[in-house]
Amino acid sequence: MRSTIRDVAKKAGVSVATVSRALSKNGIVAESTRERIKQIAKEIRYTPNASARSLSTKRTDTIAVLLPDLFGEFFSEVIRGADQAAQQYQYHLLVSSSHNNREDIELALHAMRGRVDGIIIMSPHIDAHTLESNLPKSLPVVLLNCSVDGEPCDSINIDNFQGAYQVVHHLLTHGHKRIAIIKGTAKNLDAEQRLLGYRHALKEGDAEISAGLEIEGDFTELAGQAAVKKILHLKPMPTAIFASNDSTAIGAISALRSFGVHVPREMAVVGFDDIPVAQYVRPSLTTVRIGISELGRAAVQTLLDSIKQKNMHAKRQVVVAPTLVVRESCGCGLGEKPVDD
Amino acid sequence: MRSTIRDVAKKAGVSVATVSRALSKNGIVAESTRERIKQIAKEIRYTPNASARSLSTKRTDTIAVLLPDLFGEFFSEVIRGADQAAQQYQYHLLVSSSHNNREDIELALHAMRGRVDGIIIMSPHIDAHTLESNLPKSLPVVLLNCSVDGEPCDSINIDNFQGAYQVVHHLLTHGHKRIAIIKGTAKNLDAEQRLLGYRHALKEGDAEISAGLEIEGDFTELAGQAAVKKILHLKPMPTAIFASNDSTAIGAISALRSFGVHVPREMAVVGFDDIPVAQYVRPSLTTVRIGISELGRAAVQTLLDSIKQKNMHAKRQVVVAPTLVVRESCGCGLGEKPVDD
DNA sequence: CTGAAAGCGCTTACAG
DNA sequence: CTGAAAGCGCTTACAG
Repeated sequence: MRSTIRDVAKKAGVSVATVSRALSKNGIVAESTRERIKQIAKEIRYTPNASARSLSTKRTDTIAVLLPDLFGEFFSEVIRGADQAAQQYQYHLLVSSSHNNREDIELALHAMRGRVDGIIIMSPHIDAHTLESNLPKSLPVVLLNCSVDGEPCDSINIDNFQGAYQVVHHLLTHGHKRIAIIKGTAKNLDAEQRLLGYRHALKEGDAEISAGLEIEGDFTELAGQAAVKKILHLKPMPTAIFASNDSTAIGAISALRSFGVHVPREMAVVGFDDIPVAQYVRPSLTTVRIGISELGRAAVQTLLDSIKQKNMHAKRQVVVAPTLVVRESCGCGLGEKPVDD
Repeated sequence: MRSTIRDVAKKAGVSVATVSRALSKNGIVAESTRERIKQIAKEIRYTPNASARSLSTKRTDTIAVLLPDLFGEFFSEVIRGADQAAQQYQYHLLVSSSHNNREDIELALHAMRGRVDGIIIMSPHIDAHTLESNLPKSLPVVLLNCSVDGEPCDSINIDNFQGAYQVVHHLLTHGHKRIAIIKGTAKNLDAEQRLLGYRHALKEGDAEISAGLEIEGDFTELAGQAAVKKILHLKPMPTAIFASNDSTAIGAISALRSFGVHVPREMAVVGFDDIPVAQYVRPSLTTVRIGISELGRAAVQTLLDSIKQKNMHAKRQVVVAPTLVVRESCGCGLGEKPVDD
């Protein structure tokens, strides 16, 4: 049997109210009784029952992170940042992933109701209606990298357009004229914005824009590999590939090398995200850094802020500017020296 | 205001007890009233308060996963597997990481008490005493990849010794005589067992065993890079490196190529874990596959079983046999053809 | 099949 | 500074 507040009270010869006060940060108790009660609590290994406390206080000290997926380093970096911040503020983190369609996300939202003080949502399949009809209006929500019309919400978004523009512009300034893109998941907001950024850069640089250069993908290594097979059949062949994220770039490079195409000499490849491993693959990836773990951390901080203000604050939409990271895979010679082996 | 069971009862003209029964799977209610109550619950968007329910039932439907770290793909794969299994059985997953010393893990264990129905622990810093003194005896625990003396516990371990032996043996049979190891984190159980497996293979193969060939590391890419600098100064130079995990191997390969050393022609490199990206880096990694997400999934299943049996069952120690995966980085020619670019 | 009531273990006004 | 008591929102024997 776990011991309860009653046991502590009995042993200390005080009321449960006093024990409760002694054990809470800002309860008013005589210092001497507090010490005694703490001592006894330790002796009999008392831990307050979280459910009972939550029922009383209407707080759970827990926040949820809803992810579409858990593949690759991207989402683990998000969790890592979120976990750090949560721990710092003494909150717990409920993680739930694999919500790749509307139904799944609705179920997940539903399951979270009453379990958490707030939710961080990262899902391409969220919309205002889903949100509104599955969550109480009072529950703080932070949208990470997904946009919702209507009712304003706290949100943090990456400037995908700008990031894509930058990295493609970089390729253009280094002489590439024919640049293919391996797109992200269809209908995914990030994917669409990156595509637009790519097109914008091409347009500005007077380079070719054509459907033939825009290859399907889904943000995975496998998609990168598959796309390369198509790209190698294009005539004339592009000299560079913008992969919509680093995983795709890694898959693309893997396939290019299998086909004996040297990267970056015969084909430049750039990615997006700057996942940790991007600097360690060879050639190291030229990519767009978004500081993934900081994103997770910022989401938690925004959420906790919102919780503190009981969700009555003015909602904030933050857009994070990504930065270009030049390494070897673009072949511009500004990054680390590519190894010619 | 969120609606409560009272609101539903009032609107349906029944008692809260009946509502409770109607909304629970196996409560005995007339089918007609159940339908009506369900309908009303939906209308007024009633969700049971999880805390209240937990307080009553003494179940939280939540399990915790404690991780030492969240870097790299290893831990995210563990979470992915665990999350899948948890969702399947309608459990929630509380994730907490960065417990790299005894104090942290004690705090984490403490924080979990009363919040979860069971805990999966993955930490090199756990011992019988810490466990015993921080958790009620009745709380189900599954130890993932960490061993504890004394009181038996459910545990799942990788056969690190065997895995290391296999991959090093593979190098030996392909002609390597001088094989360096980049060790894992000091005092880490996995690291130690892999070292022993490495030595055992060398001994059996009559190859050199020496402290000079055993380089410090900590399971990160950075350690792999640093170790390579030392290895390149060894005389005579080894012809192969056994990196204690894939991240280390990736870091090592990255450094080797920066120094103009061709992998695998001039230096073979093998890893451990078979993280997803291992097949996509070039050269693709020869490594030891342990099915990481399956490990997470198995841990959850074991834990749920233990919860169902109220922790009164005979504890099981499972050892998972890893398998050798031959790819390009060992240069034996059995894997995919290495690209000679 | 249904209801009244006790109880889960806390917190927090309200008195003193 | 401390205690008695109400209340948080459920579930579940116990009666009927």
